[in-house]
Amino acid sequence: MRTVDPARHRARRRHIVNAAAELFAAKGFERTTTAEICKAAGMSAGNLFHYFPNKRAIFHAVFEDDEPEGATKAERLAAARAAADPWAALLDTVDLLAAPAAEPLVPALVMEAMVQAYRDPELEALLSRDNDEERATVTTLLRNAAATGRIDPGLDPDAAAAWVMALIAALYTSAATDPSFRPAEQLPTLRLILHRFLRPDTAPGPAR
Amino acid sequence: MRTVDPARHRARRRHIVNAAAELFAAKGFERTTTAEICKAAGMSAGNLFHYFPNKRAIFHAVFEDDEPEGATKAERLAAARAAADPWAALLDTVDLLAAPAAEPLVPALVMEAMVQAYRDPELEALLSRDNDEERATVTTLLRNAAATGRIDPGLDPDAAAAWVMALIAALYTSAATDPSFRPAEQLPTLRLILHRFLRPDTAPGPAR
DNA sequence: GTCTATATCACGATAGAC
DNA sequence: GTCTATCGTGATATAGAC
Repeated sequence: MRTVDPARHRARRRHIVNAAAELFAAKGFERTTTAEICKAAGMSAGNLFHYFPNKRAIFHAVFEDDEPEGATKAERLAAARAAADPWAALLDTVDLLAAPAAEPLVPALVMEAMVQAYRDPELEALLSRDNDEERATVTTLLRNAAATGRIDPGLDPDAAAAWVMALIAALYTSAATDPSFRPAEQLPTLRLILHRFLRPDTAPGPAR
Repeated sequence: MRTVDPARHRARRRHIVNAAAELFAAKGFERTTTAEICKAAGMSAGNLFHYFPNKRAIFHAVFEDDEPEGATKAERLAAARAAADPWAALLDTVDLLAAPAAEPLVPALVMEAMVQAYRDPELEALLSRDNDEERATVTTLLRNAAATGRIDPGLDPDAAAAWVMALIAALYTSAATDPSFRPAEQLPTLRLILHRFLRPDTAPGPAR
């Protein structure tokens, strides 16, 4: 009896997911039809549904299948949490989290995922898992940096971390809604905002 | 012959729009059916389509019908542009643009509008019209404030305005995606970030 | 093939205009 | 008081997705 080749199976799934991701980014989840995905992936509906039970599962896979090889994001976050210089690690982490915003399809897909997560608890859990780890890492780094006097000790680490995450998210939403907004070019400004927001006043100036 | 009562017609449209807005916020545009809107508005399909040609027109109306009476947003923006103190006017404008984020349905509706605008040029034009005026106002205020030395002259007004708008937008996206995020409570932090980002260094501190 | 959603249609009731 | 456009209903043709 013929057995399934796991590697081939995974490659086939990725092929479908890549084709679908382009459509989801351009047209959104609901307006993308399974027929279009089949056509883009070059296969029949019967074959497509052999790899995924339904359309939603394909959409979920867009956000889970990423980066299985090489240094995973989770590992890099863990390394950042253990870094000797928390401020430098924070900047590295921001770069890490901001980098995908420069990829062509990602901002639109992220926007679509955010609205879909609203009514899809399974997707919500999937995204929260990632997001919670990211925010926890930022919170840890802020707390460590505050302990060494590298950021404003008056800031609440949890609240500040939420805003750091919001600023990174703004990179994605701006890229998705404003065609003239180039995330890669805006990264220095993002760093400047974070720097001025988080760093303690080095010398209090005159009033006003 | 019987004539149409414009006031009654407008009130009826608003009734439909209010019922539909709740559904659009909770379920999104595509997953909200016209039958549900009919039920929520307490009328038949035939009647509903007397007031709107199609479902999309109802969605558009959610974002145009607002605030016909009283001091309109456009007037308040124009007043801000002409204000004597551009920095104070900027803070007022930020409050004005951020305020709706505290209303229960608005963040979800804004998110939905952003993704729909992607493939609906008419909605895109509608939202851009508002957004362009807002950003232009912020740009003007930044330029005026820079001329009077109230903000960092090293910042490009256009780029800085884009980030001010992005920070305000972050209030909406955070509220929509994170249930623990309360826009009203986060407004002081938003002001703090803007303050530190935009204000000129009053006294350069030691390196590092 | 089955199912679901949109939008239309035919028709009834009503409320001014004259 | 009659007439006619408006307001409103419910059933269904039509299209399209899974």
